Formats: sequence, C-alpha cells, structure tokens
Amino acid sequence: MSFEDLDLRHLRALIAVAEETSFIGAAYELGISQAAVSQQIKGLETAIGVRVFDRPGGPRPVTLTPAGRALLDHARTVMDLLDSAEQELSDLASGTGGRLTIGTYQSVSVQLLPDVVSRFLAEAPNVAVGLTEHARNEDLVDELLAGQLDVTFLAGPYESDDLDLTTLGTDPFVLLLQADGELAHAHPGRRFPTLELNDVLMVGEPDPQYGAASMTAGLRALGVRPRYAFRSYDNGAQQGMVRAGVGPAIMPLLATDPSDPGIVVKTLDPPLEPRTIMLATPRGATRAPATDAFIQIAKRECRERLALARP
Amino acid sequence: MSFEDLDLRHLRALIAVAEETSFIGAAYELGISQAAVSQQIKGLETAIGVRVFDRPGGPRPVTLTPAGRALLDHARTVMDLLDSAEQELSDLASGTGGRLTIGTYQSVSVQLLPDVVSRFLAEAPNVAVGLTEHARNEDLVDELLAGQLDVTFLAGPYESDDLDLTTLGTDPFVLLLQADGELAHAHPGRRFPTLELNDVLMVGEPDPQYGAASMTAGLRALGVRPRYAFRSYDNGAQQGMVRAGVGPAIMPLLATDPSDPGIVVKTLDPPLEPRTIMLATPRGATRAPATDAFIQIAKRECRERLALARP
DNA sequence: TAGTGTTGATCACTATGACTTATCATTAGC
DNA sequence: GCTAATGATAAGTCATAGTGATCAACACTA
Repeated sequence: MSFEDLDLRHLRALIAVAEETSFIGAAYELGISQAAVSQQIKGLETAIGVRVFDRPGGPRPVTLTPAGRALLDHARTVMDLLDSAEQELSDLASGTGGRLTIGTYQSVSVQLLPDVVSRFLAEAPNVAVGLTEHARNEDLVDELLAGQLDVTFLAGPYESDDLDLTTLGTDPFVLLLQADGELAHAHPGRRFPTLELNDVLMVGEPDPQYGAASMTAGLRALGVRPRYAFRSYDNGAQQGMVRAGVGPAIMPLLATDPSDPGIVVKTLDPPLEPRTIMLATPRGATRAPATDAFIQIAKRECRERLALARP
Repeated sequence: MSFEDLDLRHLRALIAVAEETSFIGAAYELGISQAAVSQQIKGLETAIGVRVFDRPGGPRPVTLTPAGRALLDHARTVMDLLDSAEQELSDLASGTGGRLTIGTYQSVSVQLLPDVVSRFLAEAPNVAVGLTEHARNEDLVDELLAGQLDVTFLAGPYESDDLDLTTLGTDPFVLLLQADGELAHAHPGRRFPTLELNDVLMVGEPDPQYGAASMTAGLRALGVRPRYAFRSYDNGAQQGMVRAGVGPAIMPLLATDPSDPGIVVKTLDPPLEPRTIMLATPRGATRAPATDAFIQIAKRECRERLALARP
C-alpha cells in the first residue's frame, strides 16, 4: 500500500462516485467518460491496496467499503483544505485578508505605529496585523530575512544589500531636562549648547551599538564625551530618571513624551545628525499587496508628522 | 485563479523546494530532473495565479513569497492528512484499529453484547467500538444499509435480499410470573400450559410488529388471544410490572433477569417458536476485518451460551 | 424463462502533458 | 572579466489519462 501514486484526481473521483452512487453519474459530474472514472477508481484502489467501492453490478448503486468511507472522510477534508487555501490566497492577493507581521522598536511602537496601524486597518480591516518588537536593528533584520516578518521598521541610517529600504523621515535628537533643574534654566528660550554636555552625568542606553549609535558618534565628533549615571533600554525609564533629576538625556524626539510636566525638551545647538526612520523588506522579495499598502500608508502618515530626510 | 488544475505533484514540489531552498536540491529529493521541478512550480504558479517563490538568480537560495508561505502551510497539512489516512487504512486493513459500529436491541445489549464486546476488545484493543440501539429490526436495517452501522443484531426469523445474515442461536420465549402470585403456584415444578393464558391480562410490548411479532403469531396460532394490561418497550419495566402483580409476561429469555427473586421464569407448553438472534451485514458488501472478527467472536460466544437453531 | 435495459470493466487507440536532455540567461564570487 | 552555480526554456520522448466500442453481470419485466 503506497500513497506515492495518489493524486487529487483520485480523490475527486472518489468523492464524485460516493456522491452519485454510480460511476456514470460521477463521470457526468466530472465531465469525463465512464471508462475514465472506472480507471480512476481502479488506480486509486491499486495505489492504496484496498477496494473503496462495492459494485453490485446491474442497476444497483455502488456502495462504499469501510476503507472507502474512511478515505472519503479524509478526501473531503483535503478538498475543504484546498478550498480554504484558495480563499486565503485570494484574500492575500487582493490585500483584503491574510496576515501582516511588522517588526518595530520601542519609540516607533509607542508614538508612530499606533496611528499607522489604525489607518491601515481602516483600509484593510480583515488583515490580521502582528507586531514583533526588538531593540536592535540586527534582530529585526534577522527575523525579516528569516521570513518571520513581512516588513520592519529600522533606526537609520542603515545600509544593506539584503534589504529594500524606504526612508520615512527623520527623528531629531533632543535634550531632555528635569523641568525645575539647574540646566533647564541655563539658556531660557534658546537652544542648548551641545558642548556644555561634556562631562555631565547623563541618562542613556546601555549599549551605544544600539539605536543610539549615531548619537554617540555625533557627540564624539563634537568632542563631547558622554558619561552615564543611568542606563536603560526603556524610554519611559530614561524619561523617569530625567524627571527624578538623575541627569539629562539625549533621545530621539519620538521616544519622548513631551506632555510630561516634569521634563523640558530642548533643541541642541549644534544639532546632532538626526536618526532616520526606515522601513525594510527583503531585497527583491515579492511583497504581498497588504505589505505594499502598509508601506504607502506609513509614508503618508510620516510625511505629515516628520521632517523629511535631506537628500 | 483556479485550483482545478492543482495536483499533489505540485504540492510535493512546493514542499521540497521550500525545504531545500533550491530547485536542484528539490529535484534530487524528488528523484526527478531540475527541469521537471521548474515546470512543476511554474504549473503550480499558473494554476493559482501567483508566484510562490522568488528566484534571485545565481547561487542565491530561492525564497517563499507570502502567497507561497500561505500555500505551504496548507500543503503540509494536506500531506499530514494523507499520512494519517494511510495510517488509518492500514489499521483498518489489519483489523487492529479503526471504528466498528454495532447495531443492537435491548435484550442483546444487556445480556449478550457486553461479553462479546469485551472478548472482541481483548483481541483488538485499538478498535473504537460504537453501539446504536433500536427497538425495531427495520430501524437497525435502515441504518445498516445507510452505512451508519458496520454490523447489526436482529431479532429473527428475518429474511432480506439486502442482507448477509448469520444466525447466532435461539432465545426461547419464557413466561414471567409474579413469584408469589396465583399463577406461579398453579403448576408447580411443571411447564405452564400456554392455552391457559387465553384472556389473561398480560404485560407486553406496545406494538406487536416489533420484536414480539413471532410471539404474537405463535400465540394466535394456538388460539390464544393475548390481552394487555400494560405495555412497554423496556424489558426492565415489563419485568417490574410482573413483579408488581400487574400480570404475566412472555419474554425472550435473554430479555429477562432470572436472578430477580420477585419473579418466576416458566417454560411454556407447547413452546412458542423461539426468537432467533442474528447478525446482519449489507448483502455483498465488503466487510472490514474488524467486522469479520466481531462476527466470529459473537458466534463463538453464542455457541457456548445459546441453544443452536434447528436446521 | 427469455428478453431488455442499466451498470461497471476492459481493450485498443488517441492525445495530453509530464519528464528528460541539452542549452541558455542570470548572478555571486574570485 | 571569468568561473561556477542556479533556474528557465525548448524540443523530443514517453508515460498515461482519457475516449469509444464492446463485453459481462445483474435487476426487472413480460
């Protein structure tokens, strides 16, 4: 008994004959000749090694054997499965269904993504949106290339031959100060001189390799060497430490909560090269229509909210 | 997009290419040429109307498109389904698995069937035994011919061109009397004269068409016209009414509970033609090995417990 | 009981299409 | 640029699904 030679034709014939209780009826149903149905069933029985129909002969209807009944169940399930696959592919092709898994990182998750997702869902309400958050670009890229993500946000600048990249806009680095702290009153109404941060104990991220890489590099280029009194990946925790007076923090604007009365947001002078917010898909890979739609909506949303990157 | 042209070959190729991430690897895996795989995938993509693989060209691995991923899921499920179908058919063929649904009626269910089933399960422990009980032979036969039963007990004599019948033995009709009632002491130690039941108010079944048909006919042939004070399909209820003194009952021996101290079981003189206990399968239909095994075990069990039918 | 009509099986033939071999086009890596 | 590896493609071969004709088995009817 070997299922190797099994074919969907066999299963279709099995179902048709079982429904019509006759080979001739099944032949009409399938649009082929009776002889063909006869050979199909014979082939099926040869493949699986058991008879699936009793043929009483004459005008009496053919009946399923126990093995035929068992196989018929499975055959019907297979057909249902293929039908649902067809439905899913059709949804996927029209962008009106299926699944869209998005990679993201914290500041985007909190400030930007909710609006983009809600806009997207307004246009494609039956798409199941999934989110996966990582702190490091590399983790996001790994999952993207492994096929676990359809599209991912990245903190730029970022270059890779493996990715198709879209720049959504820039997210300037700003200085967070305790609202009633000493530094907050040092330059009222004006920009904060970046150089004055030299040797100040600050709040920042544990590993400068992460999202804050370009910030660290920018500071160093100005001759400012940051020192850290507290480090956390969590933007809320950083802002909380600023509010508590642990020290100032340089953060991407999107990562801050400017409505917090306990802090003051200041622009730096000279400014640091702003962080870029990018979307990435695997290089050359076919994108589902839903993915394209998401990218378009993200671009539109960001055009309204973020300063565009310089060419 | 039409799944009409879809074929298991297509799905097998999809799975193989996805696993090997190359057409050549899949070709080796499938034991066919690379060109064949290429055409398979092309045919699949034509059938469903979408590309399932991105081919970057050169030595880079092929990758699934979103549609390909979706279809791959379903393809794997289909293959798993077919594997389980193969397993089930193999179990069914060896009689060591699968399902056996038995039709039965009350007296058999209570007295005979439990022993037969337990013997059967001792030999084929992985077969799932299902029971369906009906009071009337016709209901059992209907379900049997509709394919809902594999085999059914019948109360004989029964004849039908649609059935393969096996006679297991006979179940004599006996008289149930209240233990301390008047009739119980009328003929101590001897058989009860059947003719004395004329005009006696008795306990019996509601519709003489049912299992009691042959009993009614037998009484009438002797000139005895039964009258009923109480009718029920339930053997226990009938016996209870006899115990309560409502009247005597003629029942098949297997339907009685002789250990009940409240009743006395008497043989009739002249005896009524005994009821036959039969097993039926659809005429000419292929029987699963498990069904055959059940029939053999039932025959063996009955040979030990019931008087054999006269030729 | 013979005749009739219906059914599935079988055979020889046809036609479709699956597969192979050979070759080309594309790309990565040197 | 050159090489090696991959997938696509074309032409030819061959397997096989399908057809039409016919046969055999059976139920039903007269």
